[in-house]
Amino acid sequence: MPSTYEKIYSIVKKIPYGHVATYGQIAKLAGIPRHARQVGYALSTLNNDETPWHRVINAKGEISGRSNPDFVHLQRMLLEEEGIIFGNDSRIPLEKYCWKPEKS
DNA sequence: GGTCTGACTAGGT
DNA sequence: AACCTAGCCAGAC
Repeated sequence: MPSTYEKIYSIVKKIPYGHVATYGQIAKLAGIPRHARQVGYALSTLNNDETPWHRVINAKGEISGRSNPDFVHLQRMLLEEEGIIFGNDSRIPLEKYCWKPEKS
């Protein structure tokens, strides 16, 4: 059976182009609503290029720092590439871009 | 096998 | 409205 991380990756890969999802939402979709932190941590250990980790943001609609400002900047760039517009506070309007998963 | 860590969240101050 | 605290749980050492 897949580990928690496997589930997380699976959900993240399902995020459609031009949309974003919060850690909590992904955790919930993965069947682990209390594991928002694990979601982020899972992505941190992520070493593959197939998982759109840049489409994952925190509940505030902002990019979660980590310890590397360069990564944050990169993520913002990638999201803008997908057509997502950031607010003046480097924030994303979740109401507009939040991924709405269709029932599976 | 106990302890520490961590890309979070919600609630209180 | 911004900052602080506690709760949460699966990996890594």
